[in-house]
Parts: sequence; structure tokens; C-alpha cells
Amino acid sequence: MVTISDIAKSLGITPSTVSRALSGSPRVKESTRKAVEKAAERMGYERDEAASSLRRGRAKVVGIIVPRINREFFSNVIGGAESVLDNYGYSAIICQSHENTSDEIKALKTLRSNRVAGVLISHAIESTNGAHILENIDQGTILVQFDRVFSSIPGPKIISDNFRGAYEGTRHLIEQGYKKIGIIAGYMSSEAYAARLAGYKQALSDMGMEIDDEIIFYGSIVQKGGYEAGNIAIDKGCDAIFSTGDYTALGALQAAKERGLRVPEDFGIVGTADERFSALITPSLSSMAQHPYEMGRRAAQAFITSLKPEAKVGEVVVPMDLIARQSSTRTTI
Amino acid sequence: MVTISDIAKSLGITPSTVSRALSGSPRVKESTRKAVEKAAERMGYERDEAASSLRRGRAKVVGIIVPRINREFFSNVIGGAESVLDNYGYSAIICQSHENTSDEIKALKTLRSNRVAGVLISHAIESTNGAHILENIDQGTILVQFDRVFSSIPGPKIISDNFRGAYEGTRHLIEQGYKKIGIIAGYMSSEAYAARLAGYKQALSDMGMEIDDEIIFYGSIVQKGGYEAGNIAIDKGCDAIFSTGDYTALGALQAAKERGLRVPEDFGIVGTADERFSALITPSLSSMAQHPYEMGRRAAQAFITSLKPEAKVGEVVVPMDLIARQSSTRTTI
DNA sequence: TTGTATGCGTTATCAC
DNA sequence: GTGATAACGCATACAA
Repeated sequence: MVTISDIAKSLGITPSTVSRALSGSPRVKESTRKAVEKAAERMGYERDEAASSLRRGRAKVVGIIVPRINREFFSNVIGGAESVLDNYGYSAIICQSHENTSDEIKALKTLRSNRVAGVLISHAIESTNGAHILENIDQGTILVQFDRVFSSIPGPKIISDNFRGAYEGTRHLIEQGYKKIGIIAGYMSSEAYAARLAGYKQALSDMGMEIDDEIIFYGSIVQKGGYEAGNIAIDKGCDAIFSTGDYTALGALQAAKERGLRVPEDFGIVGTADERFSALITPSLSSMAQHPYEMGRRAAQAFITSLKPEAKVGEVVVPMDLIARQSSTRTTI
Repeated sequence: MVTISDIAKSLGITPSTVSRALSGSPRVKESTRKAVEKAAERMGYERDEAASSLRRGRAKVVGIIVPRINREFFSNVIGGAESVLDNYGYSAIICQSHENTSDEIKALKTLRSNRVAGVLISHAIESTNGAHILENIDQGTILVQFDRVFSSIPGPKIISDNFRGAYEGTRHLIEQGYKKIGIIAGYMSSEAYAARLAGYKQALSDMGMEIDDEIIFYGSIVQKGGYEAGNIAIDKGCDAIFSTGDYTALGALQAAKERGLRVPEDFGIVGTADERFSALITPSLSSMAQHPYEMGRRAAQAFITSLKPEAKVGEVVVPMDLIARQSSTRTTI
């Protein structure tokens, strides 16, 4: 492996100058910079990130912690984040919390051990507050939260416009003529889900409809839970459901089909997140699209910006868009 | 940050001993090991991976390079690999090649810069040989290939039983009574795809059917290409198609539907990879399931095993299983 | 603008 | 079984 000393020797200068030239310090003559760069190229030099990290106390790495990497939403966030980090010479270490707090803590410890410069995190559903996050991240590591955030933790937050999204999704169902609309609401310990429930309620009340606690289904974010909620909703006389996730919406769709209800004629469904399967199933599933790739980019940008101590990034809100498909569109062409 | 020197001081011993105790060296008295471990725990010690990497010349990190992280297949491979690496104290850096060689090289350079101990790679479709891989990985870095491999590159390879899988998928279509079966074959520069084509041909000839080059469609692995191939296949009189991917199979399904063909009655389809959407679309898509999580585990295990210089891992073949669904099952219950 | 000197935290080698 | 010492490659404070 060729080092800066090798380059220095070959050029008859010292390693310090080479280091400065390579890291873009202004205190280097233009001509020597050129010479160094050419020599580095020619000799196939590549910075030893371990040495650099040790010396600087920080690695050019950011950790990204997500509940699961195989959810399209999260893998796209990661893709977006990497596309930005790449441009700034940062790599990403990806960690999964599997939705539980202990894995989240483990990931944070790993990242701290690696002296990462930043952590982008969307918290596990099991984590009801951010205490363990603050405890396992050290001062000087930039923390950016996205999607599932704790407002009690200071710093940049990239979130979907959850309130507005749920509001629009619910209003869409009302406009399609559905009369009794339930909601698969998820976990209220997550602010994202709480905001969606609030948007749903607001839409109902704005449109003069009654809010019925009996048809608000808490506590699930997976298909099976959606299936169960869907069945109860049908029992309670619902003719539509707004779901805060697409997997749960899929479960509800399954329930409606099994009960012999036609979707969308007898039963309307709108999900959230616009997973890839949503466009492909029959009937296709209407969904409130988030913009995961864009959210990832924003999160990474927030990190980059925060590298300058004076710059402060607050909350970035990314809109959600209604993708109306068959499952909620009664008047088809 | 607490260091091994801090621990040493608090115990009245030297950093060397602490280091040995913590890294499980046998040359440490049991009682001092205990004492060190307790002190480390109490003082909240976490090893500085940067320093450790620099000293050892290797980071406790493996790089995983995949074409795209948001393909379910690859994200599951990553999940499987991490589940194993975790147990051995290794982290993973995930890189995407976006199917092109230049990004693949960039990723390899990044990983070399980080002195990773190993690289798990499934090559980009654009890469027609492995020369650039060998050039951009240094001696001593363990290279494990999975799924899309080059047999010209020595070392562990975790592959699906592509020949057998395609053979079974094709035979299944024949047994269902389809008479003219085309194949969406992918890129022959990839050995995985070449093996699938070979399996398809073998099945046809074993069952006494003719191999017709006109209905072998090369060169696409995305939905649009599958759609185009599907249309031509129908024009050429095919009544079924075996596809080496699910996205392409989805495109073929779309073509068949648009042409007014009933699937599976008039036209049969079997895909490959069993993506999540395959079970959810209508008609549900038959597919040759790979086992990505298991492949990821095997790849990581191959890496761990290869850490011992004497141990050699060769080729690990993971079976593919036919998941027969509606798109190819004429005799439904 | 460049050089000199130092140390980041760890681990390996050697000596005892 | 433990200690002393050095070195990994780089980046910076300071001197020139």
C-alpha cells in the first residue's frame, strides 16, 4: 500500500505537504498540489481511512439505522442518502434494528465504536422514547432523524407530512362516497403514526362526519394485524378503511375479499407508503406516497450541512401524495 | 472516550495486558482477565475501531456490493449476511453498483480504502468479466462471490442451483401441457443466466421438445424488456414463457393480458426469484424461489471460514424451489 | 508556502 | 503471565 510518505519521497518533499495538498488545504502552492495529485494518481495512492479516522477522531462514515432494510421505503431512503454522501466522500454503515430497542442500542454502540461522523436514524417501533439514543451517541456525532422521529430529541428531522397525508387520504375516501371509514392507526408511541391519526380525525370532522373510537385500530404495522383489523372493521359496518401502512392495507384487502366484498364497490381502501406491490396487486391499492429517496437525500444533506457547527437544520417536511388506484376509485372509466 | 490505558491505570497494570485480556489472548491470568472485563464494563469502554484497524491493517468490517439495495432479493441477502457477521463482531458497509461497472470499481476502491477484511459481491450486469474486481481488491482481502459470480475468479462462490431451477420451472410448464415455451433469458455474460438458459434447453430436450432460437429472448432484466419479449413470444405462437426474473415475468404477464390472453388458460408464465409482489398480483405469479437470506448467511459464513488461511470454501449451491401459483397452474381446484 | 515534531489508540514483538 | 517499546498512516500545531 502506498502512503503519503512514499509520495513525499518520490517528490522530494515532506509528508505534511502531501497531506495538505491531498486534503485541499489552501496553504499549498498550486504547482506542488498539481505535482502531488499527479504522483498520487500515478502511484495508485488511496488514503488509509483507518489512519485518517484515528488521527481526526472521526471516520468519514455515517451510520444509517433503519428498522428493516428489506422494506422498500427504507432501502430507498438508504439509496437516496448514499447518493449524496458519495459526493462528499462519506461511506455508510447500514444497521437494522428489527423494530426492537436492544438491536437499536447495539447498532448505536457499533457506530460509536467506529467513530462515525453522523447517524441517520428512523427509530424502532418498540422504542417509545429517545433516551437510549441520546445515551449511546457521543457529543459531536451529528444525529439526523427521519420518518420516525422523537421531537424530544433536538437536531434535524426529516419527516413526511403525515397529518396532511392522512387528511388527504381520508378526504379522498369521503369524496368517493364512503360513509363509515375506519383507520388502521399503528402505534401511538410513534409521532408519525399519531400525526396520521390526527389527520384522519380532522378530515372526518371537517367533512361533518362522526369520529368513532370503535373503528380506530391500534397496534399493528404488519399484514396479519391489518387482516384482523379489516375483519373487525367489516363487522362494525365500515365500508372503507384508511391504513397508515401498505402491508396493513393489504391485510385489510385480503379480509374484504374473503368476506365476499367487492373492492372498491363495497369497500374502499387507501394505504400509506406506496410500496411496490401496491401498484401490482388486484385491485391495485391506492396509497399515500411518501418520497423515500428524496427523504434520504434530505437526511444526508442535513448531515452535511450540520458539519459546519454554526449551521442549523431544523425540521424538513416532505409532502405525501395521493396515488389513487382501483381500491378506492368507485367511478372507473 | 475511555481507552485501554485508562483501564490499565485504574487497575495498576499495563495497557498491553488490558489489550490481551480484552482480545481473548490465552496468555492472561484468568483473574486479571475478569478484573479487566469488569473494569471495562464499569468504565464504559468501547474499542476504538479506527485505532484497531490501523494497527492490525484490517478493519472488522466487510463490504457488501450489490447491484441495487432495493431489490428484495439483495436486501434479504444483506440481512442474512449481517445476521452472521454480527456474531463475529463484524460490521458491514453496503455499496450499490447500480448495475454498472464504474460504480462497482468505485465501491471496491472505497472498501480497499477502508481496509475491509472481506468483500461479498454480486456483480453488476454490465460487468462481463471480473478483471476490474481483481484489480481493485488487494491481496489478503477475502473475496466471496454470490448469486452473480465469475468462475474465472477463484474463491468461495454462493450460487443458486440455476440450471436445476430453470430445468424444473420449464418442466413444470411442460407438465401443465404448454406446447411452445419461450424463455426470457437475460444476459449471457452472466453465468447465472447462462446456466438458467442451459437448464431450460435441457428440460425441453429431455421431454422431447424442440429448441427454437426464435423464442429465446436475450438482454433484459427489467419489466419493460419482459413486456416486449412477451409480445414477440405471443406473435411467434408461444403459449408459455419461462422467465429468468420476476420483473421480466411481470412484463410478459402484462403483455399477455393486453393481448386478451387468459393466464394460465391460454398462456402460462413462470418467473424466477419469488419477489414479494409475485404472490400478490393477479393472477399470482409462479416463480422459482431462491433463498436470499440463506445465501447471505452462507456468504458470510464463507468469509468467516476463510479467515483461517488453511480453510478453503469452494462452491456452495443453494437449491431453487418451484412455487407453483396461478400463472402456470391450469388445473385449479 | 513548507518542514518538524508529535500523538491519535491499539496491538505485536520482544524481553523478563 | 506481564511489561516495555515501537509502529501502523495520517493530520495538525508550531516553527521557520
